[in-house]
Amino acid sequence: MAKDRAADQYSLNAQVGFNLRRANQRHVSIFARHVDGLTPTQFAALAKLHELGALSQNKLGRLTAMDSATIKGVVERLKLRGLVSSRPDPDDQRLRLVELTEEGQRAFRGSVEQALTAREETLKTLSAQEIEQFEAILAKLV
Amino acid sequence: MAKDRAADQYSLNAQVGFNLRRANQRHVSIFARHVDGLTPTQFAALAKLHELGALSQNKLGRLTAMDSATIKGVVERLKLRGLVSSRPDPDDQRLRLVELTEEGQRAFRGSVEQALTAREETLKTLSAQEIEQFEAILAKLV
DNA sequence: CTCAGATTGCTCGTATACAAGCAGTATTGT
DNA sequence: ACAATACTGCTTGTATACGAGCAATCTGAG
Repeated sequence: MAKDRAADQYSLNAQVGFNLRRANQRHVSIFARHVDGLTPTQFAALAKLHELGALSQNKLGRLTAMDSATIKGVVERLKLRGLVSSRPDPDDQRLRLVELTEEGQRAFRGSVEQALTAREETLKTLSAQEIEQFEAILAKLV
Repeated sequence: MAKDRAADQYSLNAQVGFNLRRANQRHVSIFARHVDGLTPTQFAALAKLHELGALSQNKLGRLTAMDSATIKGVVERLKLRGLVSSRPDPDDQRLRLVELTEEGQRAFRGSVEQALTAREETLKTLSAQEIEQFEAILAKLV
């Protein structure tokens, strides 16, 4: 049966999906070692708020690729630590605008360099050309 | 201050780590649409057991890139559904050997084709050459 | 033989991640 | 003005994912 042949030849370690997951795991782990106190998602939220200013919670989630349940937890934890604050939008009663606090600004600025170092360590086994290819391919995939 | 310049120029969407996370999210979502009833990690566990036969739980975890807390939950759920079984290792009382049941064999064989379809959809925006590059780069990264 | 060190599987705590579904609010077409 | 639609933030349930630390077991050095 053809299905059995496909099954018997299947090699997990050659699968793109499996290696994509492992590459991501590795990067998250490297990020945690270099950036103290911020997970990649928390850092992403701070980065977007730094870039664009006050945003509604759901919009922040969309811009950082988190659904509403996920971004809620992330914002909650950042608020607990005083890195972001939120207030009602005067023009739309459904929205709560989330923005960086002074301390959140400082935390982000102090972490950017560490995040860039984490990026370098993640990519250190690749040549400059491979890094370029990788970035281009990832941009096509997302 | 140089730090502020780095912070102000930081663009989240150009970051490898961010796009790696998004690419993985996208693949997981495509996988879920095509492979019914199995998550990528559950499928990975079945694939390794199909490839290598009975394995201890921790060893299965290492081979599928899951730590002991994670693989425990995955094996538990697969056992609940009758896809794997476990028994004590006669030679080492610390170990519990995990292996595919008949039903687990069938589930894996029935899913391989779907998993390959998911892979194709994930990569469909790439040329053959880019897929080759991508696989080679991922192999270097993990 | 024995004990120090390693390994196994476990628990707990924390943090993503998504599906599904909720009530409240806003917008749009008629 | 109003009904249909869409969007906001929320909850619940399920599934990874990792660090830390535990008792039981095994192994190897002396």
